[in-house]
Amino acid sequence: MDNKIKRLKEKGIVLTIQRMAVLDMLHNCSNHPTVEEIHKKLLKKYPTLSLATVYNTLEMLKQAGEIQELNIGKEKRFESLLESHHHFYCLVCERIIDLEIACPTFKAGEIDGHKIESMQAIFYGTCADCREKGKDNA
Amino acid sequence: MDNKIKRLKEKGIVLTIQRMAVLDMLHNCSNHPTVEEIHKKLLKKYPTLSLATVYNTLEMLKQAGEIQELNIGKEKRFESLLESHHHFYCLVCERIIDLEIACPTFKAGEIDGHKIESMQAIFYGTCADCREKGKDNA
DNA sequence: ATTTCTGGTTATAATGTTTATTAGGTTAGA
DNA sequence: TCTAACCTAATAAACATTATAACCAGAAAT
Repeated sequence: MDNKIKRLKEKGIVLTIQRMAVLDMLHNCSNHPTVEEIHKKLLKKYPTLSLATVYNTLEMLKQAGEIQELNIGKEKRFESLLESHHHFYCLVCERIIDLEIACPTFKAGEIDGHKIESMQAIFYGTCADCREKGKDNA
Repeated sequence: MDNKIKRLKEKGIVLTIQRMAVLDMLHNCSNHPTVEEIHKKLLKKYPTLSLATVYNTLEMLKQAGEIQELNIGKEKRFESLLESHHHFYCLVCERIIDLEIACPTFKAGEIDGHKIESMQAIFYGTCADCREKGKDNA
């Protein structure tokens, strides 16, 4: 927890209350909230927090490598970056589920001469819960 | 080429000039154009083509499984669906490069009980050209 | 051939997300 | 304390996308 702060300070990033709030919220969050959801939730504790600040902070934390941005639906979603993992998007219930799988191409660090720095894989289909309930998409 | 038409007709989709134009354009297109780019290019040949029609047509073709939507930058991008492949996004020159790799998880068709219908993997990094030119992002 | 109906296209308005701007406030260092 | 740099808040603006309504074309039926 404090190594996050240390890392950011080393990058010359000023740690304001607003930034810490966003970072903490994402860290204690198991789902993948949109910007609007993050803002709405933090407003309860910090009623003056501006939406623009949330956007700025998320962009900065992303640049600093502390959080990850997901391009799944129309709205961008964010999550704290723990370790490399991927996502399953259920076409039925629209949930996003974390997947603990490894990609051999990513591990190689390179493909066709292109240097890989990060990757993001999204699987689409019907999640186990929806299959059980017979809501199969087929 | 005519099997595309046949497939769409079998799905009960009316093949208008506008829809054919979008489909043909994507088929003869090696890059991954945005909606705006598709519209602008087709306007040269069909000056009255509406942007809304392009949106509608792309959505329909996507539903019909004839084209694929990419969520890479801010704007959605589209490409004709040839075979399953993935993408490399160069953080330096912002190009999108097709990758001919296979994902073992996708091949399995299932992960953690979730049924996989499609997937999309995006690798981020520095492409071979930019590495050669010394524009490495590091 | 004319009418009617269905569905597509166009043009435009509306929505919603994201970015830019500006003014004011806060922090860190001299 | 003073200053400079930076952050925040509020608002406006830009941009992509969707919804709406009027118009039009082609097919089916009379």
